[in-house]
Amino acid sequence: MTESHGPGFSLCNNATLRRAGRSLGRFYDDMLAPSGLKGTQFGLLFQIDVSDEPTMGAIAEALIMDLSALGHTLKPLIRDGFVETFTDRDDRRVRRVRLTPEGKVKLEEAIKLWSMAQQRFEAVVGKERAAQLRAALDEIAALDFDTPTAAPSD
Amino acid sequence: MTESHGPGFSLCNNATLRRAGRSLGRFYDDMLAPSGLKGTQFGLLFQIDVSDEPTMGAIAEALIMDLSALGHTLKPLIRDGFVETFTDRDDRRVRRVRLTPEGKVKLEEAIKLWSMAQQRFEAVVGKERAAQLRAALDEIAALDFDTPTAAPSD
DNA sequence: TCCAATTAGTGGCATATGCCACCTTCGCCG
DNA sequence: CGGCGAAGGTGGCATATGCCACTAATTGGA
Repeated sequence: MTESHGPGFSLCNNATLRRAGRSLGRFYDDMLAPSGLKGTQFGLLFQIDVSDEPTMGAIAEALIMDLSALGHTLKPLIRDGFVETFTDRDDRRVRRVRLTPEGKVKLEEAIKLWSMAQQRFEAVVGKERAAQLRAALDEIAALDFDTPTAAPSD
Repeated sequence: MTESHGPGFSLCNNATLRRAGRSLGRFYDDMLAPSGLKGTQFGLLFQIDVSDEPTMGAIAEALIMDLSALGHTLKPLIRDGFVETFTDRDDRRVRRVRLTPEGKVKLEEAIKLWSMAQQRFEAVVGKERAAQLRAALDEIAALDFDTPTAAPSD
């Protein structure tokens, strides 16, 4: 098996994960399309909704996402009026985020579509397997290789 | 526990996958950094290398990636002289891709770094589990929900 | 109290991806 | 053999993400 890299075969954990991500992402994007939201945007709105006026940093941490990337991703949602930010009362450095009323409506709408996607996915993969897979992915996401590329002497 | 969405908890298969992808992507990117390549670029060079002067479409299909996205992603690699494209002899519509000598050298270099990343990853996750996970992800990537959003009466 | 180090975000730049519109080439058919 | 629809890419536009440099606000000392 020195080679024979069949269609979409790779030993690279990262490449395999990204590949699956593109594939699944398209599916969720397609299913959410009627709402006008992308899968990532849906996920972001959801995360904001289940949190209590979270700070940018808190969201970024929860989603394991770069803070600036979060800022960028948030922009279209703010522009479209689904989300708004405001300065924290006690610490003026901090900006908190919340859904606007329209954002809540949009999220409700999207959740219906998302549920269908979930159902279809789990109908094929199996509820059990899906849960196991999510658990495995959460575990991987939580791993902390501190990338001592050179020599982490201390 | 109707809620209590702990840090990074989500029932959404897509969100969980993306989240893990960001996390793992950073790890691989960090490990590959000395080569100047990103994880995606490495994966792309690798795919091209193991194929025989593949067509754009073939690569896109193998990576389950949009053809135009592939074209965009290829640009920096072409610009940096690691990859080159050429028109197919028999079908002038088709463009094939191959690594340049510098591209091959760069890939060799990157493979060393990648191997370390793989090793570290599998040292933590386990070789077995990693393989199982890749298999599961490949399976998901291969799924074909044809997105009958409305009603696939037939 | 005032400055240094830290913390939280923002903006710029670059890559990663997708969709859609458009252009070329091919292959097929009358 | 001329035109039409299909196949294969490219370019434009928009979002997704990351890193780095920089700004603003806090916090801890001296």
